Amino acid sequence: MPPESQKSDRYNAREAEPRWQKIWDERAIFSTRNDDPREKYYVLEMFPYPSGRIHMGHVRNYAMGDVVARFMRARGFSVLHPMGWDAFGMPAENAAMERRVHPKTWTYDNIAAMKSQLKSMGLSLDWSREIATCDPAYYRHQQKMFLDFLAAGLVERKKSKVNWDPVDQTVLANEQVIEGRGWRSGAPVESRELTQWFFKITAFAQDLLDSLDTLERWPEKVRLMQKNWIGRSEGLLIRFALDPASAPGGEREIDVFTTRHDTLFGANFMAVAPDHPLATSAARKNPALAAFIAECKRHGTAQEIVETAEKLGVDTGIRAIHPFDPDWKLPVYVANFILMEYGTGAIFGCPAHDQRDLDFVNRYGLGNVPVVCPPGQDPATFTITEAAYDGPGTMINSRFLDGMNIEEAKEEVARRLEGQMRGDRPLAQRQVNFRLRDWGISRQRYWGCPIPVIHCEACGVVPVPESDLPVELPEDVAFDRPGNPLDRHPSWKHVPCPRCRRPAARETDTMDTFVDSSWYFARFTDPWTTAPTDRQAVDRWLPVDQYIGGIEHAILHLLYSRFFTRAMRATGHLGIDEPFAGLFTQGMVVHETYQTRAGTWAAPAEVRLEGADDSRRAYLLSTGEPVEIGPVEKMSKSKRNTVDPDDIITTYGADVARWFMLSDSPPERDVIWTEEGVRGASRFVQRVWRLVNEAAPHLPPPGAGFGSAPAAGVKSLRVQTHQALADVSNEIERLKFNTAIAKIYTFVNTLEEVVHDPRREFAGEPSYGAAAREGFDILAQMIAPMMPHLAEECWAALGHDTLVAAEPWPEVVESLLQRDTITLPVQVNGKKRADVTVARDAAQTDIEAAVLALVAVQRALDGRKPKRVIVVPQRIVNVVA
RNA sequence: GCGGACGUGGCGGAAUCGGUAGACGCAAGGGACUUAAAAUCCCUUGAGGGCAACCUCGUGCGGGUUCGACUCCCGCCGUCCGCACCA
Repeated sequence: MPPESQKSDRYNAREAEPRWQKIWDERAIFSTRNDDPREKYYVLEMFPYPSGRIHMGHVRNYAMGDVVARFMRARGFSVLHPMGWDAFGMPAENAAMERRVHPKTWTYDNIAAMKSQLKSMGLSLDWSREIATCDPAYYRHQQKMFLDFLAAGLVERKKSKVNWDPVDQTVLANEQVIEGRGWRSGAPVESRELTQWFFKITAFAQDLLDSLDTLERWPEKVRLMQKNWIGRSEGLLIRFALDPASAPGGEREIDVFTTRHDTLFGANFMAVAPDHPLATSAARKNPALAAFIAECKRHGTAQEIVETAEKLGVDTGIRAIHPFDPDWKLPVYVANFILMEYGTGAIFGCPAHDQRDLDFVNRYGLGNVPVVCPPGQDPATFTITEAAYDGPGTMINSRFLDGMNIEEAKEEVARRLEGQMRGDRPLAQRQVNFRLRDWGISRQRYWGCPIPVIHCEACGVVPVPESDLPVELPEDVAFDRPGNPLDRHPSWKHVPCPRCRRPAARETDTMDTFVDSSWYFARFTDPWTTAPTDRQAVDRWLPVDQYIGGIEHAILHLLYSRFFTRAMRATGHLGIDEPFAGLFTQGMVVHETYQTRAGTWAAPAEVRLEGADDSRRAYLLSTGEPVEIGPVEKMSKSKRNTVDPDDIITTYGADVARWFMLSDSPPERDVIWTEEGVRGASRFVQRVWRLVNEAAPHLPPPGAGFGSAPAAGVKSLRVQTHQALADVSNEIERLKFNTAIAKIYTFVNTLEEVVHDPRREFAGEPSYGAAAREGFDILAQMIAPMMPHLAEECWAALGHDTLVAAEPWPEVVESLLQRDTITLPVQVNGKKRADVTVARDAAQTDIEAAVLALVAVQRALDGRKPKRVIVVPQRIVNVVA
């Protein structure tokens, strides 16, 4: 019977996918042993927050990770590919308040739902290592490490100005304030003075900065963002003496940090932050100043205010003395643009070379003196009015510095002041300042990891003894009022002091949830061990070889994890420097938006599309009302432009969803989810399935030889097969999934030509059949990382009784890729005019002769004599006339 | 304001090192099969010219380096992202 009439059924993903998932599960082929002697490879995707359902962003993230995991497993590595849940956090408490469901119940229900969704994706995960950060079996170890960090001096309790989120009723870290608003609530944050627990991330500021250079497999962008966030600046700490007659509280001096000590002779005022001790002191006898300070504090740090606020200040009456001239007095202001958090909270103002200072003096008429003259400017006439000059130049109006460049002047000022003592300290010392602040981790929330300390009136802060760990969250809590339920629980916090046994109180703050995610990658290496980590396991698996997640964690999570790794190393919990050797930040999943005339948003599933290109129109399915097709934006609940992964998997199958996600855009860029694209992926699945079924009955059994006298066309087919294999392997290795898929498409086109070849050589000629068999086997193996279910189905249809998921990656036969002849493009004056086919090792002179003999070349030369012939071996020939 | 990335057909994009621009897919148009539709298969598809062989132009804009530039350099324009009173 001719193959055409063998009507093969359509591939039924809904039936096939669960079947293969069950088989993988039963044979436990994705569970990883710590004592596997093979070389390790640890691939990790950022674990999800159990919000309720997975979204397309998850599908994209985990599809990419699974390609890497399956590929590396086939390449013979012992692959660790675990999954867990970032399970503490605010939404659970919000659900508790809104729906009267316990955060724990809500969280575990969500985990169950999302786990089943992830399972339907057919990911090659080792579920035996699953962890949830809200499980006491996890957070007890976090409490242990907190105590270890505390003992090592890496944790500190201090009173500090903090970011207070009035909606979430909790403190936020600097990293969690985006444009002056809380990262979750979006509410403008307020400034509050509170006693808080801090991780001393600044202790590692220099190392965190320096080590960025070692992270060669991180995106340059992320490294740069972290570098800017850490914000190292080198400068000078200068002690300005105060005029004793003017200082209200008997203060002697004021410390100033500057990076522009070269401009010291351009100074004409000093300024301190509103919350600087000198400001507080001066305000005691100065009601106007006190009022100004109160006004500054009321405004806080909200972004809009900062951007539009004028530079305001009030003279304290205090006078500072210039370090190089005892007769030079500088007025000291309290100014709203000085931050207590940076440097010493005090500056000397040099208006000519700092825009903020210039704005300030222009408002108060203090004038300015330029001290750096730009190249080519006449020092006698150079003046500053509206724009400060911060470029290079020559020192002027600066006594002994005149004529130097900026660097020389800085050095001279530093040298002179360092050498001069007042009391037992020099007048200045070189200093490095960081923008990075310590990480405040106290949260006034219930659903987080309890901070394991006890407050005793007599003994102070007492760590919970290790034998009492974990400090577990009480379950009988109520969410009927705002605030922290732990704080008002009738009994939980009342415990005896571990030291003196008198009544004491537990700390009721919990840890920032970013603490939970700062070490989960280490826990995965041995989630069963009774210590936070097992040293053999972390030594074996860490660092993570390939970490994949969203760019939104470029600073927060990725910086915290780097800190945690250092703190864990300092306390002996692991021995590595950096947690993630390779980082890949994937793009978002975006979709066009649909808006009704009434201004409400319509979901893609509610919309019918008509027409193409410019004439595309959209209508509501329910009423037929036209809706406007809006811009392509990140899938979000608010714009309702989301597509539910469950719907896609039910309609098309997990393989189609995975394939489309990987095929349509470079992985680091946003991918636009389109119905056409998904259908294209679906069409490809059916096409492969049809082709395999058409060919399979005519193929020799697996492992058939090519014989001693292969038929015509065998070599050509094998060359294409192995070229495709080499290309796809290379592209997957570089995480270029979209081009890997393009190469697979090309190869499927080749196989289709073979099967549809009217001469049917592959069916009648054993050696050609063997080449076709090789091609189809390799095709099934190449699609397996992206479409694992279809690959198994094809593998079985091709007569194999093994699992493709457990097969080694096929070897490229390099000798096939060595061509005897090569075809070179031929240019005349840089324009392509012809091709020339020559022996691979042809001599340069022979190539030149062959090229010049070409008709197309002769015509292009049009009688001119070639001046030069450039032959780039294996690449191109260019005739210059 | 500071820092960074990116601009290629109708669309997503390809082009490891400076060497054939537009791979592969989507969309569109034409055709075959069908009573019809779906599915499938074949052809066309950067722009312009030519019956054709072919020719000219073409990677945001303007210059430059080079035998040769999407790629490197200089100057613009545009889009996106990060940081932002950091002394």
